[in-house]
Amino acid sequence: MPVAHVALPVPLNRTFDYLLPPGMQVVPGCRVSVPFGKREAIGIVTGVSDTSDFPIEKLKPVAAVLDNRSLYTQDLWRVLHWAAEYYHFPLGEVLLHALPVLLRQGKPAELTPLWQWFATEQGRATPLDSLKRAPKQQQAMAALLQGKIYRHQVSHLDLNEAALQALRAKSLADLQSVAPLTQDWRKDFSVIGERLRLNTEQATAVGAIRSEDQQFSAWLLAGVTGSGKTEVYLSVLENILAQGRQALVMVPEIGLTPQTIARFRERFSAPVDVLHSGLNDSERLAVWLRARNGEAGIVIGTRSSLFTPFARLGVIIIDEEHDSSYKQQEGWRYHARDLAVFRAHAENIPIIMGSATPALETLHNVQLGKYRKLTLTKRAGNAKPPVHHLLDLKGMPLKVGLSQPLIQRMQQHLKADNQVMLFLNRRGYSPALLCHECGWIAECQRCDHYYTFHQNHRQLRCHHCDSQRPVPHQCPQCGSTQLVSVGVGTEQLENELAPLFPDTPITRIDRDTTSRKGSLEQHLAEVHRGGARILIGTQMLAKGHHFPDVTLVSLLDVDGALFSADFRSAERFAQLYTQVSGRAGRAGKKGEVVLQTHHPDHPLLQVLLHQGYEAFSKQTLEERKSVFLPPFTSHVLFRSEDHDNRQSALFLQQLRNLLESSPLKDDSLWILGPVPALQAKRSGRFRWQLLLQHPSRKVLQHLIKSSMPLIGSLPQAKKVKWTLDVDPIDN
DNA sequence: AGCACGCCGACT
DNA sequence: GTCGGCGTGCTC
Repeated sequence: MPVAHVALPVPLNRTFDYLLPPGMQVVPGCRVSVPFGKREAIGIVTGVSDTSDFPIEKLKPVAAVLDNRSLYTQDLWRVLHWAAEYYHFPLGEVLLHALPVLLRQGKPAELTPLWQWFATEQGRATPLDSLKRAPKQQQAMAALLQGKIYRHQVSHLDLNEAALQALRAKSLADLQSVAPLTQDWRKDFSVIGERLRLNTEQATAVGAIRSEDQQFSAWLLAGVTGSGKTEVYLSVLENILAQGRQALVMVPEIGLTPQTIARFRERFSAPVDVLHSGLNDSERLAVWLRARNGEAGIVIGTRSSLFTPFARLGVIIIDEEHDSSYKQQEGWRYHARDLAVFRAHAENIPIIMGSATPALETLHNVQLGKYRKLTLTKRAGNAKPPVHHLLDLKGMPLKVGLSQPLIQRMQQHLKADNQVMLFLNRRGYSPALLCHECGWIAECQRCDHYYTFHQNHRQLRCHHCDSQRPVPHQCPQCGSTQLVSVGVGTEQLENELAPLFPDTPITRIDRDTTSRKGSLEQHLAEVHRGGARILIGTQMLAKGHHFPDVTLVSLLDVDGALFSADFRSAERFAQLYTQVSGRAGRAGKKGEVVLQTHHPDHPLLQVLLHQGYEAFSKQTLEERKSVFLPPFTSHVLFRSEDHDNRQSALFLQQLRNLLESSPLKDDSLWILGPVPALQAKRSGRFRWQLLLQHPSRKVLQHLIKSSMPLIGSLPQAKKVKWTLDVDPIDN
């Protein structure tokens, strides 16, 4: 009897074999329901053969076949198999993760019929007056006489189901199912909105991409804020849609605003489907099906929209490609941008990555010739560049991290009825230690790495070599006792700012205050209304929103970014600075950007301010190269956590020993740690990490792949919770 | 991951 | 005497 190999959503890196009873047909990529232990599970068939490595008499039969064809397009099938290997994540979990929730649960891969209410003939013949004594029913009946009503819209129309059911009981109304409207948008595709005139740079970019839109090509569209990247996207999309092909447009979590969506919808007659957080499971499935059937022209979505199947995908666009929300930060830690490039390659279509502040990884790929760069430098309109001031903090009295000159400037801007924005870009918990008099920074002599200040232990720790030393009382350079840890949290800032600015409404926008659905929108609306005068935020406040009344922007913790143990924080700071300066004081008002620092002459800061992001990124890339950091090396980060601190660290130590004795290990492999995680203790669990670094991605991948079974059988592996992060972005 | 089995503490 | 705590082991 034939044997089906089935990938199941369990953290086990293998497939399970099942007998295929006579008459049961499966193809790779279809779902099956199978007995698994004491339960039923939904799995994906990866192949069929006549043999099994498992004793054939012990095999159980497949319970049911749920699909008669693969749920994955060929390119997705390849992407997901590659990704399971690359991220060392079980294939079954990867394959099921890529499906809409309803399909994971075993629901059929077809549109759920829509139901609508309509007035029966009897209902039409009955005068409304006869329902006088049931106002709700009368109201519902009146609405039905105007036209049919979809069931899911009943509540939106201020009607209720009970009233309609009552009408049904009286045979005045009834329900009917309707087949969803499917028409081929390709037949009468047209541009309905107004095309903007492209400038020379835009036209060049569009021309370059169009000339190669029949094959794989990877483009970095590097355009300063306001240079019209979206218009380039739209021009390219027009061409693709006119060929009858579809498009995937990916945006950061925060970029999915009604304005963005409207811009795509208004331009083309082709349907634009949006995958946003407000959709329920059946709406998500509907978009998935529409894309697969070719009914959707454009699909816009965040990270996970990458897994949408398309009948005829013609281009992938990734807006704000540097944005960290493209990296999944739990479970399967994939990077949607990197997978998208792989997918475009597998589909043999172009991919466009747009950003005003490209990721260093992306710029490196341009240098390697893997991506080609198209640049937009011209700003539309008459936006004036803001003035920037470097405020030297050395020896200055500070209140909640704010210097007196800054506070004065804030008061001036507030008095002029403008808004003020304060940024704290680093959410790290353990900042560096710095001398407030001379700017000296505690540094580990052995590693040339900044010490991380651990408040709760009153200790300095090197996150490279885990050496520790007590906090000095005096600055070794100038003898001052004014040693301060750089960086305040946004929450603390908000609390302590209030008494300094009485009667000034303050709003804080960061992950903590906007985690609830729709609360970001609420906050932003309040800012636009002018309800808040001082805005405190992290990077997310800078993205894509412009507030015409914000005339003063200040980056409070420049030093925290320049001297962080996290080597990426300077890059993030530069991106933040570039974005906020692109937005401060539009709409004719002069903008000011104030940077507070103890190191106004820091070379990276000087390059960034005077030569811009591109020069900054070039220089930073050089530095990364000289100290063997990504993108010139590859990183894999192991994390462990446990209630028992010793167990947690012990596991990673065992892991380290194991890797060091591997025959695949070579001299280029660096193993750093185990060291305590940046947030060393979270909800009672002690967290440690172990970083692997190697110049060759391939070598590192093979080393880990060959070690995975051994890691699983380490004595501590079952005791502590551990995870693995390929290409981590927060180490 | 689930789910069961299994062996030790405080309760109707 | 049982209910249930979570350690350990298995899933074709």
